[in-house]
Amino acid sequence: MTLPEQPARPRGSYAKGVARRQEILDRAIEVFAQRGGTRTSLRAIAQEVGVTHAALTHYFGSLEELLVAVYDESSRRPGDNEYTPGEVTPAEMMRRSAEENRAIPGMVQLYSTLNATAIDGNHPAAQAYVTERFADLRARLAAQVREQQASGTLRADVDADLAAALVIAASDGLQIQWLLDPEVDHAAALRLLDRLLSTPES
Amino acid sequence: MTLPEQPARPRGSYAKGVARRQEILDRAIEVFAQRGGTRTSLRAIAQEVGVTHAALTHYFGSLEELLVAVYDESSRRPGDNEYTPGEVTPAEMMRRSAEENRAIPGMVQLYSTLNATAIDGNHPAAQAYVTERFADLRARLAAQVREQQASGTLRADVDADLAAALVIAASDGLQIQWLLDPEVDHAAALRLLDRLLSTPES
DNA sequence: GTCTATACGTCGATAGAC
DNA sequence: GTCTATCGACGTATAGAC
Repeated sequence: MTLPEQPARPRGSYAKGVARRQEILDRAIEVFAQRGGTRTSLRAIAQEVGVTHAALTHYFGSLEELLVAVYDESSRRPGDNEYTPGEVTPAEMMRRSAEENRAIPGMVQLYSTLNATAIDGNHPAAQAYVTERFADLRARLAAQVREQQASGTLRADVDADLAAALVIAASDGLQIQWLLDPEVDHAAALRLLDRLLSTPES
Repeated sequence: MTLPEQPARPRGSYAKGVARRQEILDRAIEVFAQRGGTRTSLRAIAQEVGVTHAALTHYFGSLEELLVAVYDESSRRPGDNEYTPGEVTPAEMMRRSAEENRAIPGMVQLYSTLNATAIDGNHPAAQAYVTERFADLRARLAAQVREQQASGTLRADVDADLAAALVIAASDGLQIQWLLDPEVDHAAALRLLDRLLSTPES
């Protein structure tokens, strides 16, 4: 739900040009979706969006903030399946989310780029966003693990927080391997992890 | 082992300035180790190494190839524990390797940067290196999994190749989460995965 | 308030002098 | 074999047109 009061605010800004900003963001998302994460300079994006590169910095402040906005918006959009019902297993939830991202060509690259940007210091906005996203995701998955441990679906002898971090890490890492070598079966490996985490059929 | 005949060859080059190249590479490794992966422009590295940036491109061709050379050399160096004995479990092997990398400050960032570089297309040298490294690692781990399945240490009902990809992915993904939030326990999560993969104590 | 034009410093890469 | 000089492109910052 994330609070119903939230029309279309730019996140941190004091409402600059809300409508126009959204318009530009929509175009930028299309651009990122079509081309891969490759060749994404501020100027190239601006040209395809149809504005000057200075207009982008006007609305987004910097390239890293634009990347964050594009990823955030387009990851929030597709199925609105944040807060999925608790019946699916944790790895299955990551699998579905990753599958949606993989349907959009540039998305996985954008995600990896964003992670690398966040990692290397000197990019506080990206770092804050990615760090918070990981923390949220871990908390949500851990809660789900605890639920399903209580209902007997998942093994009770695993630490929920560790399992949450493990499932996220597995999904992210498998996506990278899959990008470099499509023979790596992201879905099958996550299904394996799910099976390892579930209670033995005894 | 990787063939004993290999004195110090630059990898793909036709022997430009072998000794001098190695000298520069050694210095570059120290530089990467000390500072984080941050602030690593070709010119900055050159300045600290004590040459001009043109000299670096002379020996390494491009920045991406320098990154590959630095990572390759310094990951091969520390414990020479490629091809570890088969007694340790797969996740334990990744855990040890990651621990060594984490002891060198800039190493984890360099690894992530390299992965991102390989992913985004337009960097064929990095892509080829990382792709091959993943394939090698998967093959080695999968063989190890099969061994330990035969000896009864690991569960026999998991696909060895999937398990190998899963363990590598988990280790890589956990390192990223750990970099952004040191509370994420890389070693503990890998130990959990190891336990999930091992045969039930029945 | 929106956006363009423009300039600044730095980047990776290359050509040619020495 | 290494450096100087130079290139086009990059992200960012600012001044001012509308």
